[in-house]
Amino acid sequence: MNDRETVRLCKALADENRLQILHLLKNGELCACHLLDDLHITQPTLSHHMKLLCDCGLVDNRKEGKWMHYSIAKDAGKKISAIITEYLGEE
Amino acid sequence: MNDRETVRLCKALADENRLQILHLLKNGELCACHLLDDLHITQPTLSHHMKLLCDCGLVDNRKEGKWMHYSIAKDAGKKISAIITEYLGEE
DNA sequence: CATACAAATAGATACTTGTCAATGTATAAA
DNA sequence: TTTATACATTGACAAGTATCTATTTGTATG
Repeated sequence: MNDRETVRLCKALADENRLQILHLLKNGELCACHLLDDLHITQPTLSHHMKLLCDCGLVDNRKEGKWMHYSIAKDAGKKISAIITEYLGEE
Repeated sequence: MNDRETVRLCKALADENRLQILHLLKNGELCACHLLDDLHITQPTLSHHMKLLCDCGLVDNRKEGKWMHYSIAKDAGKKISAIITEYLGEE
């Protein structure tokens, strides 16, 4: 992962609503409308956030009929661990 | 670390210059003027970036005479690991 | 004290981003 | 096919941020 991709990933994490979205997804897949119920934002804003989270590789999506299901990407943790190794040194 | 602090930490990581600064500090303490040599930014801009990195707890500073020395905080890696645990779940 | 050097602060500006209302697109059901 | 539902896209705007120049503050030295 180069600097630019790392920046994109960190920017994706740098928002309270997106952190809350990740926290909600932590226990498993959820559809957009369910996420929307738990957040105080409008549907277009959620759509915007989900795009950022998916684009940086933190979240996977799966379309099923009208519903869009989101889940934390399997290697999301590894991506962040790599940042520690690359920019902070091993602990 | 609450959401707001996490956001601040991630914002600090979400900039190419600051990533490069961390990379430079990875091998040990450096003074501001040395960092400045390796970056294509002005002194006030570096000062701004260092303030952000210190405020979020990723970087420590130590003043010695006229010089300001910076180093990666001992628990910087732990702070980021905690984000993985909190928002992405254990791997 | 006067000068030089290192870093911080102030103020300005261009750019980015989070948000919403309005609209578009896709899918399912009646 | 018409209607309803779920989500994406567009366009606009306010707030935030990265950067610079100019200035100020702090510290050492002649």
